[in-house]
Order: sequence, then C-alpha cells, then structure tokens
Amino acid sequence: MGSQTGSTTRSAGPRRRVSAEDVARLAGTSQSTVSRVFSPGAAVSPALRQRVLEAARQLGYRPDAIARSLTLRRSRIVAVAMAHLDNLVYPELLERLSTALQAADYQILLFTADKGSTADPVFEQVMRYRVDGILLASTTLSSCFAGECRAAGVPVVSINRATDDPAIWSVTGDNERGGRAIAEFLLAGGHRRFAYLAGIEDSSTNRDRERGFAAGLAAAGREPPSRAVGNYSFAEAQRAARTLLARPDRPDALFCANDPMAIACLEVARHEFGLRVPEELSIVGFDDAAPAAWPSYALTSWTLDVAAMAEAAVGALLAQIEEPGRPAQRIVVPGRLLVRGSARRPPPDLWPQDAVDGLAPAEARPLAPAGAVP
Amino acid sequence: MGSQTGSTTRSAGPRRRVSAEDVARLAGTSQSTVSRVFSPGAAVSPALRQRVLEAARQLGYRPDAIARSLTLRRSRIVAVAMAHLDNLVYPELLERLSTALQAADYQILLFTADKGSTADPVFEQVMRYRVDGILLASTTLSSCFAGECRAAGVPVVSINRATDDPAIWSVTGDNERGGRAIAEFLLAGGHRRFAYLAGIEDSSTNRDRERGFAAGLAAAGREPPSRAVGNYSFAEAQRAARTLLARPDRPDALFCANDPMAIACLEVARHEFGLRVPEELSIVGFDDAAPAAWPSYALTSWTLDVAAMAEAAVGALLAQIEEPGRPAQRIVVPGRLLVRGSARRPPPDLWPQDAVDGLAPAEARPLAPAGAVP
DNA sequence: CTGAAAGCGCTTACAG
DNA sequence: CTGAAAGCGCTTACAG
Repeated sequence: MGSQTGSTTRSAGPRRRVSAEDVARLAGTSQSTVSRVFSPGAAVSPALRQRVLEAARQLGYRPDAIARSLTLRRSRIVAVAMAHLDNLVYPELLERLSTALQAADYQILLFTADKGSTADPVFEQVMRYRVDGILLASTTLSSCFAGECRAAGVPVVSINRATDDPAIWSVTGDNERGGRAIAEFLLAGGHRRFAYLAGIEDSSTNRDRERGFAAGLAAAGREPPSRAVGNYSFAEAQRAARTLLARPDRPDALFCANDPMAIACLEVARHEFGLRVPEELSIVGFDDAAPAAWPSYALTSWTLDVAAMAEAAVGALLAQIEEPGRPAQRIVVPGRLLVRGSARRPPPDLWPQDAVDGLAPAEARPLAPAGAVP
Repeated sequence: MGSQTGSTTRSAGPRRRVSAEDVARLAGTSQSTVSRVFSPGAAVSPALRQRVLEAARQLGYRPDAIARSLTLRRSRIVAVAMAHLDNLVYPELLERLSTALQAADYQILLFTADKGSTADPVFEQVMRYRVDGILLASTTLSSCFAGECRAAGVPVVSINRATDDPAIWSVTGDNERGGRAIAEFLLAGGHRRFAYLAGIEDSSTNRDRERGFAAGLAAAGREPPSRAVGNYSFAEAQRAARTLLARPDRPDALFCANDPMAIACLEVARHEFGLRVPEELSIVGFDDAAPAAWPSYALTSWTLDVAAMAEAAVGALLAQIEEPGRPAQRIVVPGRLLVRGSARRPPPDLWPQDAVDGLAPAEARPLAPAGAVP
C-alpha cells in the first residue's frame, strides 16, 4: 500500500517520531551527516551543517537518547535510590545531586525505598535500564545486588550509609566524631544523666553516632547513656520520648540521632512534660536540617554538609564511570557542632570554642530571645 | 583477531553486557525464543523455557530495557519535574508518585527546576529520552514546549499548578475554595484586620488562594486584605512578616499561601514581636505539610490531599498513555480546613462545623496544652 | 511452539 | 568532508 508504511514488522504503536533519516532526506544528505551535526566533535562543512540544522528545526528533530544509549552502551542515566524523604536533609540532598548531575549532562532515574526495607525490588528494574552508575542514599542494597553491580561494572556510591562491602565507595558525614563532640559538649555543660535516642539500628549512621557518643562519655568515666529507639521516625521518637522522660532518673541530656527525632523529643518534653528546654533538659540533634534553625527549636545539631556530600558523591561516581576499576574510597565529609539554644551551653572556660571542628565564635548564634525556648 | 572481538565497528567502550544471544547460545536455542521467555504473554514450551531460564540465571542475564524501548517505542519512563523540595509537601508528593509509578512498572526520570524559573533547560534533554509522559509538579513548562509535547504526542499532567493551555491536564487542590473557607473562618473568629502573604505571584495556586480569600472577605463587606509577598520562601516570608507586623494597623489575622511561610510568620510574630498566637495574631497556612502538626506551631491549615493528588495524576497520565488524544481534564482534589491552635476559633454558633468540607468535630484537634502556644 | 529476519534510531570505522 | 554499512539488543510478523 502506501510506501509510508514500508515497515514490514511494525504496524500499531505510538506514531513515528522524526528521525535523523527524515532530516537527511529533507536536507538532501545522508543520515550519517545528520548524526555528525549533532555529535559535538564531528567535522561537517559549514554549508551542509547549516542545511541540516535548518531541516532539523523545520521537522522539530531531537536526537533520540535511547537509540544513542544503545549504540554507545552508555545511557547517561544515573540511578538514585533514596529513602527518608520526610527528613528535609534528603530532599536537599536530592536537589543538589540533581543539579550536579544535570550539569554533567546526566539524567536521574529515581527510585524510592521504604525506610527499613532494602532497595532490591525496584532495583532489578532499574538495572535493566543500563544505568551508568548508582547513587544510594541511606538505603541498603543487598550484598547480592551489590556484587552484581560490581560484576556488571556499574559504579556505585553509597551516601550517608557505609556498607560492609569494602569495594563500594561511600560518602558520609563524620558521624563518630560528631557523636563524640556532642558527648563532650554535654559533659562540659555539666549534665549528669545522658540518654541516646537511636535511629535505625543497623544503619551505619546510627552505629557510628552512638559509638562516638558512648566513647565520649566513657572517656570522661561516665556510664553508657540510657537508650531508646526511634528508628529515625518522628512518631516513634515521640513514643520513645514519653518513655524516656517518664523514668524516675529522667535524663537531663538527650542526644537524638537525627533532627526530626530531636524535634519530636523537644515537643514531647515541652508540651507533654512541661519541661523547660534547655534548663531542665538539653536536646541535641544531628544533621542540621532546615527546621533545626527555626527559632522555636533552635536545635543544637551536628552539621551534615549536604552540598559537599552531593559534590563528593557525584564526583566519585563520575570518576568511576570515566575510569572503571578505581579502588574504592570512603569519603568522610567534616561537620561541626552548630550551637543553638536547645542544649545548655558550657561555661567558656570548659568549652574552648575550637575544640570542635570549625566552630567559630561567630557561628554560635545567639539564643533566641527570652521566651523562645521557654 | 580473537573471534570474541568479532564486532567490526565497536572496539573500546564498556565491557559487553550479556545479551539474549548469549543466553540462546548456552541454552541451544534462538534469540527469539529467549526473548519470548522474558515476554509475559508469549508461548514457549515448558522444557525450553526451563532451559532458557537456567541459562539466563547462569549468565546473570537481564533483558535490556533500553533496547526494548527502542523496539517498542515506549520507554516506560515518566519524567517528573519538581520544584520547592524544601516544602515537605513536595517530597511527600514525590514519594507517592514514585510508589504509584513503580507499581505500574514505570520508572521516574527526575528533573528539578529552580523555584521561579521554567523547567525548559533540562526539559530539552529529558525529551530526548522519549519519555512516555511528563508530570509537572508546581513548575511551568513554557507554552512553546507544552505545544511540542502535544505535537510529539507526549502526555503531560500538571500537578498543583494549572496552565493556561486548556489542552493540558491538571490536578490541583481546591485553592479558591480553601482561600474562601479561611476567610470565613477568620471572619467568624471575629478578626478585623486581615492580611495575606502571597506566594509566587504568577502561580495559579497563589492566584486562586488569594482570589478565594479576597472573595470571602468581600462577601462579608470587608475591604481587601493588606498584602505582602513571600514567594513561597521561608526567608522571604520572614522579611515580609517583619514589615507586615510593624505596621501601625497591625493585622490580627494573617493567611499565608503555604505552610512554610506561615511558620516563618509565626516565628517572627512570637520571637521577634513577642506576640501571642492566636490571642493577638491568628495565622493560617495552606497545604497541611508535616510541620503544621508539630505542637509548637499547631497550624490551622487547609489540607492538600497529597495521596489523592498523586493517585489522580498518575491515573490521568496512564489513561492518556493508553488512550492518546483523550480530552484534557482539570481535576480538583477536595481539601478541608484542619483547625488547630494557630488561629482563634470562632464560637460554635458562628462556625457551624460542617460549613467547611469534611471538617468533622473529631478532626479539630485540641489546642496544645497551656504554654504550647504562648 | 520455534527460528530467521527486519526494523527501532543512533554512532562510527572504513573507504572514498 | 561525506556516504554506505554494520552493529547496539531487543520484539514480533511470517513461515514453518
């Protein structure tokens, strides 16, 4: 019938897209030349290039990245797995990863994982898209899949969650040091009954933060802190706080493994137990997510340098893509204790400002006006 | 030399992936059969299927979705453009979109847009991936691109932002009705000096919320509210609040076009102006993002049913993909006023609970304990 | 049920 | 600089 339908095999399906072939026909040249016009380095005579560009414009031609991926065996797609989107630190991380990746001309294939669960189920699908690399943010990939990635030569970098696998790159904050600094800060503040509210137990962030905290207390000859588990969840932290604060030996210093949990505890302490923060209870968080700075909380928190982490992670991934087989690194991004009003501050002589990485006096913002932290 | 490198054209590049051809060879069958084994509906004899599956397992074969996309002219990829990730409503939306899309076996190609800016720059790249559809959340696509999408037959649905283009599907909350309900609520609460803090001026959310609010006031014979602009930004809202609250005729009722701005205003009112909320100033937000429920804010806010919106948007997109050319719809997801403690509550006789969609008495949570909202 | 083959839309070595 | 052609890894009509 019509020569238009020359394709023998195809019939239904979405309408034909305009291809390089179409452009070539209109410009009176070959498909190869059209391709060259759209390939950055290729040599095409100015006149021909002009004609091709014009034809492409007329037809609304856009090179097909899918076909390109197939030919080049490079998709310029990076998979990003992320959980905990309710903790503002992650949306911020996602935004920065996106910006950095877009700048390098990579696209993001996003998959979200549930909190505790592994990223495996969707991962299988994602791998089929032949992504050039994988960024795992606070999610675990079962070691089985991690092995497959390595076998398939797909670079992986884990963000904010170290894996057991020494072959996998990771970018994390300085969790242990942060935990220790918080212990020292609270110790210097004269607190006596310490408590720790844990995040997800088997996460490296939790493990390292707690280890640092316990080590800091131990170094001062204190007993390990009392302990509850909030699994990085606001609601669970609220429940845990009710238990912790109802104890006869109520803690006077509480370190929560992330900010949302710290805010949850602060709310419970203030509104359910009528405690004054920090006079009767000091609370310290971790990550310095946006709400930590809101005056009602004025949360003292260890900073996670999300911008630096995103940059490091994307850099590490691109490096691996360019140069496969590079030995894995564990990148630790420094942070510092950002002192606000939610924890009693030590007298200046007991707490040399420079004892904590980068804590310049100017950074220690003034307490919110009286009444802010009732 | 080696027959392994039989490819004439290709040489460098990433190592060869295992293909259906490889599996076929090992299983002693044809590539077509391997393909059939991995195509849901296809008929293959049990014995052969078994052999193929076994060979695939041995080789770690995974069908290549990129190649599949090229053949089928369907990528099973949906582009999601999103901005305002610092407003928790959006991460929540993203998570739900992701879940819904993953359930339908679609992947998300994410691109983030800056607040004010249009999504155009990255959009060009994204279109090259031949996405099956586009979900725009609170971002504008220049009408030029929108037209191109239509021409290219790519379904688009706009979430939380209506476009001028009547051919584009949209899913929004009931912004105008929400604004009006808030006016009526504040009126019934006996307030006299109304103010409105605007979001991004040219966004439909802002326009509709303000229109509803002004209409509600006008219906009661009141003057238009005083007004400032916060552009949906926390920091800008803080600045705007300082101006608004310093006016000699300080408002006693302030409606902010989203929750982050409402929280910013609440903080400024309380901590910088020493105002008691809601006794001296009532504040109402919009969207009911997670922090609105935190006791320190107890923000009265119009709910955005993010779950319903995500479901509707994905449903609308999939419907368009299945059946192109369906006439566009504008889907409006109902919300309701969630009354908490940040705004003075009207006496029961002036504020029939059912005047606002779905506001059941049980939903009106008690005020936080004394001291919560000092 | 099974296999050979065309075609999806590109890139790029090869030979002018 | 330019074009013809092979090949990337699939799906599926066609002919057994």
